[in-house]
Amino acid sequence: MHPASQFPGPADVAASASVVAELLEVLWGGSRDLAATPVSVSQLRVLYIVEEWDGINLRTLTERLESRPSSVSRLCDRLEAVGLLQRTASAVSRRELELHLTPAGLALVADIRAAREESLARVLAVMSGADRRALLAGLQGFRAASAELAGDRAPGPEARTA
Amino acid sequence: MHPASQFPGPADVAASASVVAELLEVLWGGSRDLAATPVSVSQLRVLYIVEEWDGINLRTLTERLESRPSSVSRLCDRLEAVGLLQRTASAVSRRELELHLTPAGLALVADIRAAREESLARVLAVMSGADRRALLAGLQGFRAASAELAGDRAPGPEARTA
DNA sequence: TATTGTTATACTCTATAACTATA
DNA sequence: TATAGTTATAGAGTATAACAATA
Repeated sequence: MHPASQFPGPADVAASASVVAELLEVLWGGSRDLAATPVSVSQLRVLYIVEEWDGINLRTLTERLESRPSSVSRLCDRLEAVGLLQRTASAVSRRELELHLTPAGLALVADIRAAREESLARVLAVMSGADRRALLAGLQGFRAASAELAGDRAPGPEARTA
Repeated sequence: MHPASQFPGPADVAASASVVAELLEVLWGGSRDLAATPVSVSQLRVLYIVEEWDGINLRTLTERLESRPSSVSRLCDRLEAVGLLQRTASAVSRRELELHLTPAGLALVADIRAAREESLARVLAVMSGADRRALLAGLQGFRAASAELAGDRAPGPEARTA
């Protein structure tokens, strides 16, 4: 902690955030078969991104996942087979495709998000109101900062409303 | 937001926390081959848990991962083969084993943690000092609340110092 | 008999490489 | 020729089931 400052430095907060992130990674990082969710962690990452960037093509999705086209193509195969995702022809280029979540896919992401928010809320309910208020303010600041940095290096298509 | 209250409710904060958690899941959820870390997400979950609960047996580790013994046994095979983990005979029961991180395993977890804290710090550096202070207070409250709930239902072995 | 851990088998996820179709 | 996407193949991760060893 910067002793001469009224405020904690980035590294101080990062250490604390890292511990919480690891908690969530262990808690939510399990595979599909045992978790309440009917999709794997990999499939869920696809759903999150396609939800945010509706109509994204496979190449761009691959970049955001930091994966490879063949892996993502197979992931899309399975998501399409179970009716969560849809491939459609691109309007601009006949060699590209557009990826969209189906209504079932949108509903599943909403369900998973709701279940996770509920598990978070159980912890948050134990906290004091002041701590909750501080956490909310801090998280909102983090989101804004993250968006600012992302916007700097990737103007890209429009971001989602959230 | 509870309009009649000075403080946000658990659900309000959960919604914001969920968005940030999804950001980190997409950012850090990639596989081993392309990420900077030489271990997969699954292997990293093992390392986190064994770091925290040194000497844990395979059965308990399996429960914490919400996985199955056969899967965890294979994971340990590979972690042991690359020298990050060690199986030793249990002192109390000859059908159990104790899992320990090797010095290399401990060093790897520390390296990954440091790299992730650095990537978090890049975002945190963009935030105002007041927002950082709020986030730190909120995260500390969250950790305390999480530990309190976990302690209620799982006394178990001693928790780590962090 | 119940518990701990491993092995056998099958399916998913991942990557590299080779391929088709389009620009 | 370069780019978008798919298919072939191999290794990692996962689960169910069957197994050996111990309590």
